[in-house]
Amino acid sequence: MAQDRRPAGRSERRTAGERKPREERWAQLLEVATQVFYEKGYDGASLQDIADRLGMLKGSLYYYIQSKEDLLFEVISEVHREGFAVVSSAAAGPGDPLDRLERTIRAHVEHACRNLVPTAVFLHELASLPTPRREAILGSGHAYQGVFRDLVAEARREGLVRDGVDPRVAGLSILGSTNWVYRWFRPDGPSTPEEIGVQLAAMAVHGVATTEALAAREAVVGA
Amino acid sequence: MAQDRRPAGRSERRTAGERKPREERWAQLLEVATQVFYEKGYDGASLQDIADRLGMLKGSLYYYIQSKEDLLFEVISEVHREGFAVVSSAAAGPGDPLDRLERTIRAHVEHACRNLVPTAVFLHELASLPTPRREAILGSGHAYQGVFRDLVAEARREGLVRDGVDPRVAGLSILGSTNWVYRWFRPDGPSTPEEIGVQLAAMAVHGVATTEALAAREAVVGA
DNA sequence: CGTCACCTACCGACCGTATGGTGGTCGGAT
DNA sequence: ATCCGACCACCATACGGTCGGTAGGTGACG
Repeated sequence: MAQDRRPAGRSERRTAGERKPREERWAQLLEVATQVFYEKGYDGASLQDIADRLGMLKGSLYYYIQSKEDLLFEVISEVHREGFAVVSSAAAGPGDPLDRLERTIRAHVEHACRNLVPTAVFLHELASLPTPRREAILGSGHAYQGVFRDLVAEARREGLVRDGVDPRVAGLSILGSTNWVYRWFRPDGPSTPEEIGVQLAAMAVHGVATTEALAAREAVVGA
Repeated sequence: MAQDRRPAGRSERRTAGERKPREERWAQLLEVATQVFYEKGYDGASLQDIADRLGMLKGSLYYYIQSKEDLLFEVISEVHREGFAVVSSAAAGPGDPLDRLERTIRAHVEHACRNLVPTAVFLHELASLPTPRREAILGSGHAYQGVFRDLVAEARREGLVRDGVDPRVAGLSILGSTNWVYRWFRPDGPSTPEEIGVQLAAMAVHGVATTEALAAREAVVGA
């Protein structure tokens, strides 16, 4: 478990062991855990890895947590809360449903790009949580995907969306194209988060809207 | 490792041990491994799990494989080969670029829905392979995403796609919305693979095409 | 002003278990 | 007589988790 097995020099402390106040360490722990889960996956990550990066011993982690799973829960919980807040506040703002959809997608994408690592952990390791805790985070109604579906449905009721577009499938399509960014976005890549947000939002809106609704939007922009 | 620790009754063989020809067992092994990787993830799955479902002992697996990682490689390799064949043959067919894009998306979605479990393993566990083997599968050009990007780019050159649409981002958007189905499609759900394919393809085409190109398509369908 | 109790943040040794992997063996079909 | 397909016993290692310490700080009390 430790390969440098010191011969128990009782009166010698670990050099790396900085003593920090609880709150600060807790934040650091969450950050490190997120990074390690990102790099190795939940099952592949060991508490040893995490402790090492904190300059701690594995056992000391249990001063802060009850179990490894708790740690994942905490990490994912935080990411989801934040992301959901961003999306649902964007969706709740002013404008017609298509405007709001466009703005929500942009907000979602930008947020995901700027929080790549936590987002990736959320999307990738959510399945590693046992069902009850997973649903405690998502809400049993899968609130996240509901936002997009509802926006499309509302737009459809106002005649802004083509017949034959199923709001549920459309919402999932949008969620797919936007969530996928965590797989390919690179901060040093050719596109900024804003550019990507604009592109994906435009494609989504064009994807569902009627020709008339699109023409009306053009007219407003042009004015 | 085994909780029913038989007291080493030397002359008693395991009853479950069906003896099967190599090829048949190998196929079975791939199938079972895929299923187990799907349920528990690569790191979470143990060779014990897999052996149990085959009615074998863990050690006996090594008659077929060299290592656990080999098994994942084999599984993922096969899925990718098949999926890529489907997609690239659909993309190569007749028609203008938008027709081909539409057909390719439908083919991709239908194939993913009908091969949910292998597809999920491919998308979820690809990252568990070490870089060289991963690239051996994808091809260093990420051929899969290239198909969609190239179709969009070709359509753009023919003026069928709106200005301002970046083929790269558009391709990734399409790949995202279509790959995402592995997360929500259920065979007993409200939509068939065909319906979903049609929907996603329609949204993608409308998402990138010019109004004129769309009108032209309508005219053809109406004729 | 000292000292004594008490808390915090962490150490370090250890446990039980499961894992990936090895190697020798052996019955049965060809 | 051979070889295939599988058994079985067995490593070494690494993991999540537990537990009894313990140095440094804080504050109350004499």
